[in-house]
Amino acid sequence: MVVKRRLYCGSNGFDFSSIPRAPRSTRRKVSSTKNDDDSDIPINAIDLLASLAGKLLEESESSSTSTNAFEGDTQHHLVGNIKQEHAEDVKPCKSDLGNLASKSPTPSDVTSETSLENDCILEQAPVPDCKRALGLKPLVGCGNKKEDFDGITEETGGNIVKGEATVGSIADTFSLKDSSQLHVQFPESLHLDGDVKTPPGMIGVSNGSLEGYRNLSKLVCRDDDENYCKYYRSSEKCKSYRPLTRVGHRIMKKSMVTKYGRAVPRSKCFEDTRTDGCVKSLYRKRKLCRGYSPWKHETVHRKRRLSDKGLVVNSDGGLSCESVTNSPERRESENGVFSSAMGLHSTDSRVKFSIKSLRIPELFIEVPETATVGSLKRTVMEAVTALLGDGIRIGVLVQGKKVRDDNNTLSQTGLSSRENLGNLGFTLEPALEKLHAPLCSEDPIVSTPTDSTNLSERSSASPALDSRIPFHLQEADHVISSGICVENNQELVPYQSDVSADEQQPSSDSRALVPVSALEPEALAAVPLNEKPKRAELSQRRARRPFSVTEVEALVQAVEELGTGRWRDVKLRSFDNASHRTYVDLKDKWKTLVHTASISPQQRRGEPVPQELLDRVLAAHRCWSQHQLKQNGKHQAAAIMVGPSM
DNA sequence: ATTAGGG
DNA sequence: CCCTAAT
Repeated sequence: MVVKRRLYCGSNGFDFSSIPRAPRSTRRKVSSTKNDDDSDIPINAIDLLASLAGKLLEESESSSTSTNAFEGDTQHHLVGNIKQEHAEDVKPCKSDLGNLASKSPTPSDVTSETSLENDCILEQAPVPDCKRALGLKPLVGCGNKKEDFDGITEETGGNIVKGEATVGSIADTFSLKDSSQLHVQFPESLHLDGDVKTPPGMIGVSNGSLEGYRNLSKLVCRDDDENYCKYYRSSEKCKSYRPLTRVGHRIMKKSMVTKYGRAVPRSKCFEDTRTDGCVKSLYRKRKLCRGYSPWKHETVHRKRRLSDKGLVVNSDGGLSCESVTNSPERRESENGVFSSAMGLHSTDSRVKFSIKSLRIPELFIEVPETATVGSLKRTVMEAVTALLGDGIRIGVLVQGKKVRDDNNTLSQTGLSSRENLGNLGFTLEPALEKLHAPLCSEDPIVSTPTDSTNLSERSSASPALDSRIPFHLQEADHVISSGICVENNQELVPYQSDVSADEQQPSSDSRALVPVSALEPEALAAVPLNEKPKRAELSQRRARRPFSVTEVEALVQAVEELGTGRWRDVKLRSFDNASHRTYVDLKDKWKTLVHTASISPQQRRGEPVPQELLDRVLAAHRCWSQHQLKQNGKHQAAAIMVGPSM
């Protein structure tokens, strides 16, 4: 029997939902969907292998599963009694809460509950006064400052920069929303005389600017080709026992199932396999396109994907360092999926230049031959946006050399005179740096996954390693999964306009799908990162928006006061103005904060969170989980007492 | 719609 | 940040 909530507060309509419920840990957890997998019995040797591989993977992935002490017990009893308990839970703490309520009535508390009687207000507040226990000091000035929460980079409309410009500021200037039409202006540094000292090793190539640069490129590429060949050979080996098509699909399915240890609805996948070649479901789930997950350092484990029907397309990797030309008209066609060309000119006191396009770093795409051109487009789109969403940086190249010191002025970097402007280039790089050598050349490249041997086996064991692989799939067979791959790239006609047809022409010849050759700058510009219509179709992943320290502070404070089970309140209270932060985000952030706080500082990454905050996180976490524990005890006790009799 | 938890 | 189950 469920007691009506309202009974406890008379008829004033107080909502007890604001009181933390029994933690989920006491609720029975459904053991995922493993059964599905188990029922999947292999029917032949190949399948057996695939299945075995899948199993192994699953095991390795789920080996760390822990069991909650409270799991699987009295859920059913609780259902009927939890609510009844709220009244009791709360009362013992009234005295404490008196302090709390009077000390710092939260906005939400007050505004939403003002009309309530005192009792209700008190009961609505969190039970223990963790605030006091934590020695809280009210924070001034943190919280709902909208400026703090609005992503500056993303909101920046124009890309005009004025004032003192350093190399770093150039890079920061770019918003990738419209990367193809960036117009940047920089004041030319004062030292135009040329007596500016150039940091050693920073710029430096001879005057044959592009010459030196190209040589470098070729070198890199050659190296890359060699690597490639290695993989290619092994691909031949694979061919000998390459499974049949049907099996290929099966393997695909398997990989989907094991990615998160969660079963993708089989029927659905199968349907998609037959129609859209799994592309739809795969990319809807974003399983193939994502090489890693920045939140969990996940690595794509798909060792057994040997889909012979798959067409692998990848642009050359890494850094685009398109030669800069002074003629904006010159548009170079590239082998890569995206090309970059840049026009540049200088006038008066400023350095003005426009970037026609930027080449996007490594991109791995796989679609079956049966995929439509449309789906390929969508796939590429998905890949690109995922890449951008995962964070990308701008690199600055002068005479083909990367400028690392962000604090140098342009003139110090060698960009003070007109002649030198022609040597300026930009690159897009994965935010998490991985690629060491710039890969850029006029020649088609198939970039190889770096050291596929160390990767992907133990993603959790070596997160630092894995997470650095930004976007490519870290398997050799991703590269070689079709010898086609090479050929495609090699034969890439730079400018293949006939690919532009939107029609759904299932081409039997994979070469007809030749990797995009030229998504022209316009095409790239047309890629509507903000447009919803297409976005809905693609089920875009939200852009990653790291929490600022200010936000963290606000979050910490809110949790300290409200506890860890009231994310909606936390949101309302401290992030009401941050529309991009959902309560789930806050909860997730708290989760990571707790994790961050409990690991050594050396292992932390990203914007460092002040230790003081992390300490508070830990303290609050302890306090509230302890509180939760007590609650559990009560609930269980109550369940035992009331449950059997009912 | 919220919350909890796993990926 | 995503997804799902359970409320």
